[in-house]
Amino acid sequence: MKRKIMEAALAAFAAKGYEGTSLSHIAKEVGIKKPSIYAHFDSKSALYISIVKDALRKQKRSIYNYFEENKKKSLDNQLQSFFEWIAIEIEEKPDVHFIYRITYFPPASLEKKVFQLIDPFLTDLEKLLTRYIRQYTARRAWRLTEHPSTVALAYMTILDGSILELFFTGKESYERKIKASWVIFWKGVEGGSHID
Amino acid sequence: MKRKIMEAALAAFAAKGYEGTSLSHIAKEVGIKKPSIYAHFDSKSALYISIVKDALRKQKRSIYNYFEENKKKSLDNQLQSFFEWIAIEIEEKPDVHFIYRITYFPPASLEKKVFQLIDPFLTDLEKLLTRYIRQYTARRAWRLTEHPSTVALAYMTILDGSILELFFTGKESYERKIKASWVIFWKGVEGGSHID
DNA sequence: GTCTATAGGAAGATAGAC
DNA sequence: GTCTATCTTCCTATAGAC
Repeated sequence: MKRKIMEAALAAFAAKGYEGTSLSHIAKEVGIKKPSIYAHFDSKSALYISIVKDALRKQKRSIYNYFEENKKKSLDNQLQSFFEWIAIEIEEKPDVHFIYRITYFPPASLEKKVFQLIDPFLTDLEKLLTRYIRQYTARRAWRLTEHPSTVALAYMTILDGSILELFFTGKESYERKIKASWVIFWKGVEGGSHID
Repeated sequence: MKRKIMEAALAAFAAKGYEGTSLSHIAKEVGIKKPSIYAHFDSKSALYISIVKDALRKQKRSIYNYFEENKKKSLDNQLQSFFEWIAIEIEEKPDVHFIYRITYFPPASLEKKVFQLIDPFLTDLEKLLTRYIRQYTARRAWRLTEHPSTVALAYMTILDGSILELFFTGKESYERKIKASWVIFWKGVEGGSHID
């Protein structure tokens, strides 16, 4: 039951935000009465925070797994298919939508707590990507035009600037942005000197 | 008075969202009582929508002016200083914060109306930027590696992926992303064949 | 752990005096 | 146009029976 409440709450929080979501809506979605929620969580904010923790933990694992499972792909292939993979993830689960919302527009009343949870998550992601790029290029004695950390950050910027389109504007818009950004990004990273 | 209400409301909506903002808070900020708002606006949603229209109109003008006033700069100079200009804009006025919030996380109850207002705004911005890049390169018989529309869209993606950091994570984070993205973006756009 | 009942407050909105 | 007073509805949260 606790899990069902958390799943319904996450979906609602992702779509309508913290203040836009009522406990009675969540209860109705799950098929229980509102006060029953208090048997599992002390308050609305406690429910929210525990969902934040859970979503970040799960998403971190999910991304780590993706990179592990696809590490035999070429770098450009890997980075490009990640764009597709994350789009499908978003279609299937509201988790990423939720994470982006709390990253940029967290509930004002819980801003600090949320930030303390997100900050290490984002740092870890950046490190993961940097490490991946560094190991990949080192293995092949391949020099990119910029340091792996710069490449990782630029890649994440494109991802952030595109993913957000998925939530409101739609998938066509996302793919247009990815396509335009990628071709320029990759030229800038390769610098016309690929020797693979 | 109407203007003062709209200004206070925009600041509150930008920081706390539609559902997170109450009319009594806005009234207190302005120094009037809650029912007085209804002498100027029919409802909370009507107030919100008129702010959306106003903010988009003003921001469009503001960006057009910026490009007009700086059109003598070189392309890379112009695009780079826009990053700085918009960061200062955001420090001084909540308008851009507000626009990004409604673009990606509009109030669920007003989603469609808001979309109808934002969509032409974003389309216009893209056209403005595309036109600017096309005219600039044509004047100097300079060929970029990609079409102006592709360059414009990739640039906007970097902007979107970075600006959002300003709201929650902070300015250092914004500048880090801009810096990493720009160096790769510009290499990808120039393709090492600048003849200016 | 789930329910009914209810407290206690704040929200959006209206009526009507000035 | 602004106010006080008030309506109605919804919210988070608690008490207490089963």
